[in-house]
Amino acid sequence: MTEPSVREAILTATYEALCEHGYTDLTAQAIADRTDKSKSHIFYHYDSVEDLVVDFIDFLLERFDEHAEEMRSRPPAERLAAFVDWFLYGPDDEEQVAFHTALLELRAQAPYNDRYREQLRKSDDYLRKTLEEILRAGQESGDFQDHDETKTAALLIAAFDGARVRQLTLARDEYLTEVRDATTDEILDGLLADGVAFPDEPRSAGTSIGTDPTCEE
Amino acid sequence: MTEPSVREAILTATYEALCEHGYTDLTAQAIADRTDKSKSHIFYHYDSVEDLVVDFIDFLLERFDEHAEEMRSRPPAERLAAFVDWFLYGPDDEEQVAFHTALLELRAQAPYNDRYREQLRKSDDYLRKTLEEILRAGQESGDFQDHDETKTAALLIAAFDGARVRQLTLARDEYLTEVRDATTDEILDGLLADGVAFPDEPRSAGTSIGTDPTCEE
Amino acid sequence: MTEPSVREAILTATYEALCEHGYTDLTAQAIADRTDKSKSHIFYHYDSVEDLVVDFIDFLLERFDEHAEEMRSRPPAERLAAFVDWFLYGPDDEEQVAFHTALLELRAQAPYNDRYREQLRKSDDYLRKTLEEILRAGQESGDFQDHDETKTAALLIAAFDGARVRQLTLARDEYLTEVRDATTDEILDGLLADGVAFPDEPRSAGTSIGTDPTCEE
Amino acid sequence: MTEPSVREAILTATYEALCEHGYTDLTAQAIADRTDKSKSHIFYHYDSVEDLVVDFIDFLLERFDEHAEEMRSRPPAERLAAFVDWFLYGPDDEEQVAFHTALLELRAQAPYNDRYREQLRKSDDYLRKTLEEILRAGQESGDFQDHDETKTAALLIAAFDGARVRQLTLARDEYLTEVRDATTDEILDGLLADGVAFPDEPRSAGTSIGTDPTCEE
DNA sequence: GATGAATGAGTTTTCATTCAT
DNA sequence: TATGAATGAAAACTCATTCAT
Repeated sequence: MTEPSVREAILTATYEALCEHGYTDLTAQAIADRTDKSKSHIFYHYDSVEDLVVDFIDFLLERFDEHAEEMRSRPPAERLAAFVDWFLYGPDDEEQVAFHTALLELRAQAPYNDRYREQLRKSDDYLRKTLEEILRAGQESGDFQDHDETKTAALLIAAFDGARVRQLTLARDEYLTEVRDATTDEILDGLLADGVAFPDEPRSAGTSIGTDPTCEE
Repeated sequence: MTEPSVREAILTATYEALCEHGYTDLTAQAIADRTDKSKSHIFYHYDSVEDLVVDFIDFLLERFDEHAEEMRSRPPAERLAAFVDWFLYGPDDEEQVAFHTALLELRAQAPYNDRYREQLRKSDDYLRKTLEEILRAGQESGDFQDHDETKTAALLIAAFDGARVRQLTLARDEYLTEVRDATTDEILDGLLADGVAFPDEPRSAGTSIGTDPTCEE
Repeated sequence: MTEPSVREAILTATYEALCEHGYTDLTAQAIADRTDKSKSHIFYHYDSVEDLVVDFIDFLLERFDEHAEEMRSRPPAERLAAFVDWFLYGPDDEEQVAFHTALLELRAQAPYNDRYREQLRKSDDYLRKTLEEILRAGQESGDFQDHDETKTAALLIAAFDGARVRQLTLARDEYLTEVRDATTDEILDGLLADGVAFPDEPRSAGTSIGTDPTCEE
Repeated sequence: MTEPSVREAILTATYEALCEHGYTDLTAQAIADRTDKSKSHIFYHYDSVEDLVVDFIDFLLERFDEHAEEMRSRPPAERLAAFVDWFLYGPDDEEQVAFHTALLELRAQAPYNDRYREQLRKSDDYLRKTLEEILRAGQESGDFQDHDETKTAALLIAAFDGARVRQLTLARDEYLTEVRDATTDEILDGLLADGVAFPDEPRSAGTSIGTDPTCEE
């Protein structure tokens, strides 16, 4: 895998194939078809489709990382709001939905696949670390009440992920808004220090895990 | 599908095959192998594997229904505690884990499969209805504070489901306990009227969606 | 096969199944479905589907026989005209077309199946005998010119059959009219004695091989 | 399908499989068995067996075309005689018989299969065009009497095809000779201008539709 | 580097036929 | 007589992977 551009071409094609076919119907051919190279080309660069998928998750993480970095300088309340927005993305973004749908299939394979699981754990580590850091920063700055940021992070992530999973699998978009509202009322509002408020406007999420790595097209 | 015993034999074998192979590797052969009948037998009773899986979800719902019925007479706080226990079952029950793992794969197919989605929606309807009814009963009896039970139900279910999904896909059992604890602190405790408490001992879950339908074996 | 009514029910269902599915997709189930009995019922009365088909051809011959008998008393020119009409039936009769299409498939199996071939030969014997008899009767009555009726019969039957086969397989109805016209000009007109003419109006064909045995419905 | 030699190998194997098994029992396996390649190889080059058969008919047409081209320079009477000989080939050529038997099964599927029908129509167009051209050439050269060549062509083709169909399906070779004789007496002789005669010796047919494309073996 | 060709191991599904009741 | 249940044998097609060039 000398050329990064080759890797990117394959992984971008993988992203597209995942969006269009889902993980279950992800085939080497489907990936190659979204490339100007042949199917063999894929096996020249990766020993197996599994290898490719493992690398694909890394690719996703790199993207997420870049995005998270950009947010670091913002005030905690804004970062938290952005985090929520990003996770409970609007269900109108078809590509986003298609991709997360495929990603859910992939995640559902992790229990059977050590390497996928390992990758997803890296992603989980990163996600929790990011959220915990936001919560900690807010406590330190006095914007947030004191609390156990580990537990709060776990709860928020679980609730958001559960909402997304149910939205996707049941085609029930209401889970997203209900959980966002309930979370705000029951958790987030209680988290803010007196006199602090969330920014009004939800920002669009930007690049991240599950955001189209080809969004510049 | 005249004989219920035949249906049960096939669906029980389906359950076992799901636990052992997962949904992705669920084949007519794998099901038949867990039966004393041939693969053709499956197709004699079901037009396709998909049909069988759809019926399997119904089978699960019937089981869950029976279980929920039994709980109805208990006091709301106990029912709520049982609901939480059931959802955040101990990660030690290997079969339970294996089954929910397979179920997650199946759920991950629902976005591509109308019939699966429809079945899962029935399940979601039932789950939410059950939880909302518990919350409403508690408000009526004065055991719970007044609140919007629809939103609370959505939040709890999302959080629990998210915790389970992450436990399974990341092999991180801590999600279960963290979310249970955080939920208790941030949501459930605030729900109880003054002087009411949850029962101390977590009860074991009993038969339900995702509980081994063959638990008598 | 004691009851003739049982036989008739099965063979009528066979006819219908042939019209709807064709011979290649003729299954025991498809026949049973057009019956108020089960698939097993068919195997109770026939040892195999092949046996059934063999009997079905007999059934057809019986029908044809009845029809031919009725014509016997008419004048030769009229009988000949009726024969032509019957063979080159209008392509508008959908059922007729569907049935002959299936029959062609069945005939195409005869080279591989001695029993089918034997049955079809009986049919050919009967057809030729019938036509030759018409031609002989016309010669005897002076309505037709003298000629070799065996050869003429062979030519007419071949031409008519070829026209039908091509109409069916190519969906080219023109073969029917072209061959009818050409046959009339080149063969039939030359066959008539001076002063004899064919009846103007083509008669409808009536029951025969390839005519719906259920036409009374 | 880059390599013509690969295509030829597969289609030649198809021809052999058709001769040995017939169309109904033509399977991808049977074709592969007559190849030094695997069954998968077939599906690598053709998306389906149907696709392969469609291409096979094209292959036949190409062969027929080559043959017809060679005859073009001969005198009309000779070409007509060759056409008759070719169509009413001797029933002794076992392979020829086997192949036409299979071809008849395939033709019998055309009413159900648009693509087969389309291919067979191309074949019919070609056949009629060829015969009409012979008849027209004869009229122009004065070898043949004036006549409606469209109708005559339709009649001859129908009669020859009918004779062949009946020969094959009834195992009655006499249809071939009877129809040849009757055709000669009733149609062809009347077609010749005074003083013109058919060549004495029937030539063997050469390559054509229905002639063994592997005749060099 | 890149690829076209080739394949083995599966998977679903179909269906005539058998058989116990 | 009649039938529901059951099955073995086959067939089309898919796909990751290998390999010679």
